Amino acid sequence: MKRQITIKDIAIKLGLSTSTVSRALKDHPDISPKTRTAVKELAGLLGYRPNRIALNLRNNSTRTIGLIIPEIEHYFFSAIINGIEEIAYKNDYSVMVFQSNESYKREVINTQAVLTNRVDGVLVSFSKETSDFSHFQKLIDNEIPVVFFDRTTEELPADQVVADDYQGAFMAVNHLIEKGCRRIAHFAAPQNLQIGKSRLSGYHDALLKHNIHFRHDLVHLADTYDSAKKTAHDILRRPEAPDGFFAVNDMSAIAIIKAARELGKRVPEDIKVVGFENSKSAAISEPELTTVDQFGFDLGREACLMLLKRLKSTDETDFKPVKKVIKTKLVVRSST
Amino acid sequence: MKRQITIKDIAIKLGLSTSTVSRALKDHPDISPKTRTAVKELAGLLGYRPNRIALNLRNNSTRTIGLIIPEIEHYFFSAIINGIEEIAYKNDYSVMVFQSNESYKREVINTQAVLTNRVDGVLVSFSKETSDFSHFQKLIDNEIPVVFFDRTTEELPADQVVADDYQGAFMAVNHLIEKGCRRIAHFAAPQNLQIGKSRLSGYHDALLKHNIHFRHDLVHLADTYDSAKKTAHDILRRPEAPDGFFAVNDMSAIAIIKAARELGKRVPEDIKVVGFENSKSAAISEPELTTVDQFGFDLGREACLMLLKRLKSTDETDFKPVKKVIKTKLVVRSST
DNA sequence: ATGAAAGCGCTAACAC
DNA sequence: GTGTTAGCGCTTTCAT
Repeated sequence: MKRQITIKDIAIKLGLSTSTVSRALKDHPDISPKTRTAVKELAGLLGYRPNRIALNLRNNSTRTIGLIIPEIEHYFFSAIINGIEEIAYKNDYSVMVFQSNESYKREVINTQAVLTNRVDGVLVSFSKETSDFSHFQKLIDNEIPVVFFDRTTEELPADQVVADDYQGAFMAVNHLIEKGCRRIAHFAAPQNLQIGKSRLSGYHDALLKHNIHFRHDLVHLADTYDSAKKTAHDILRRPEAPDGFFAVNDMSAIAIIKAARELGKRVPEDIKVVGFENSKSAAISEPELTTVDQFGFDLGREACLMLLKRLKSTDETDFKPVKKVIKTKLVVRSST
Repeated sequence: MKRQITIKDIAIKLGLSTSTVSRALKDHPDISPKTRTAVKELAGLLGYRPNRIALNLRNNSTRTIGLIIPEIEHYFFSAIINGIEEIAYKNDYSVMVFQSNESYKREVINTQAVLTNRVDGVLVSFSKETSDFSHFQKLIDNEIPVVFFDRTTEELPADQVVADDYQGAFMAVNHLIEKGCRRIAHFAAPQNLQIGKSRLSGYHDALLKHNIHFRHDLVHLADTYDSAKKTAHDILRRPEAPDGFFAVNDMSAIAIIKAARELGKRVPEDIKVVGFENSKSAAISEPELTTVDQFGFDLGREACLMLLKRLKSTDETDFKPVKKVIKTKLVVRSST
């Protein structure tokens, strides 16, 4: 990078001291209008831009947010990043992105990276592998505000923002039942994730409400396209195959539809399918997928807003973690 | 953030000077093994981590890459970010993400933001609106290495990495012709984008090769789902409707399939469709979409590698911009 | 083998 | 109204 114009350059050219220039630049009341305009004019002319790094060092703040996320390529997460970036942009913060790639080990390294980069705060959705949270505890120990989103834990004293997973799952399964399904399978996320538990629990309670017996053999761990496709193939061939499916995300749901089609079953006539996410793929699948909208963009916005709030409030006395729940919404399309 | 352990803390506790501690920490040969171990031990014990910000100021480098991108939510771009982050991670760089949201104005602000943040280099794919490049020229004037990817320009002296758009388009259209199509429509990207031009040109030349007359009325600007759906509806109702479509991206292609279905036309029997991107949606659409794989992940990797190369080479004398082309590949599925 | 001092760019308490 | 000075954390000449 080219040598940048500094406050000192301006000071010398104007025969002033650096402090005067500094003050003039930030409209300090003590400075005479004359010098102020002179300084600002020259600064503009020379294309002066304050050196953020120097400011960072001085203020011990970087106006940067660290984001640790499992996979950027997943639609839901990219929608969240979009929301985060939107809020950060409006508040003049920058966002540093770190992917864990669903690896616990890499996630630990990511937490070190955000520490090294001295970000002001961190937004986290942890990996599927993560069940030990000490690396995040270390961030908190360093008094770096952390906000968890989507994949969160109650084990740490940190803010969190989640979709209303339980309610979403309940609505989804309730909808299937009202559409006539009685043997409803659930393709679940790992149970170490709170979202996995909550959605299972919503599924369970919706069955209960309608006096449908909960059967363990109808619940399967299958939260990717490939695993869901395989599992769907297996259980759709059983004599008493399910007539309804509630999948933990859209890709799993679409995999079920694909499997059904390959086995000559019609959707929604023979089986009905509901997803969770409301991704772009849901809208273009055939038939179009009924799904629970998770409002990833809003979730990202909200998470970022909560973090910024923490960054503003300096009083770290009696910290009370806040949990924000984003309402979900059932989007009914033609797969049910 | 909590007060961090500094080199000074260690120095005081050990009765040494900061310079000695600094040297010990980086295995300077002058330092006696005794003090070296003592320093390192205490550093480990206290959880010392070098203050990157101080280093940044001193070295005038941040080990950070700025990324300016139209839309994170678009699958192709998220795949690219994935590739970029991968390479950055391996080389101990961090990535700051800025979205232009396809807005020229915001993109200009983004370039100011990367300047302010003193990133070491910048990766750019510019917005659809952008036709003036002076904001990027300003980066180059500041001797900040810039690598353009996907949406690039020849107007600036900068490296670029692009997919082989011409070849991909040519293959796609050639494939349609070999499958029997004769009236092939092209849903194009804006022509201020090089990719728009190249893909149109590949389309044109494939027709030429087979002695099919190029007709302007078969080329439409339609690079989003909604615009493509609308346009497809219009032209599929014409008396001499096209029998083949080459769309500039997958979402447009899928919109065409949807429109055809709504009009009672069968794909691929009545019309055939090829997209460009090979997104996840392409694999799950019905029928599954034939498309040109753009290898976004590799493109991102390559762009980042090129940038890192520039960051290493200090000799800025006789700078020769390099253009790297990523081969594309036709992925044949059931929409053709 | 170790220490003192300067400096990266900026700000703010303290002079005058 | 403006200048002097110290300091943010670190490295690196230059001494000793």
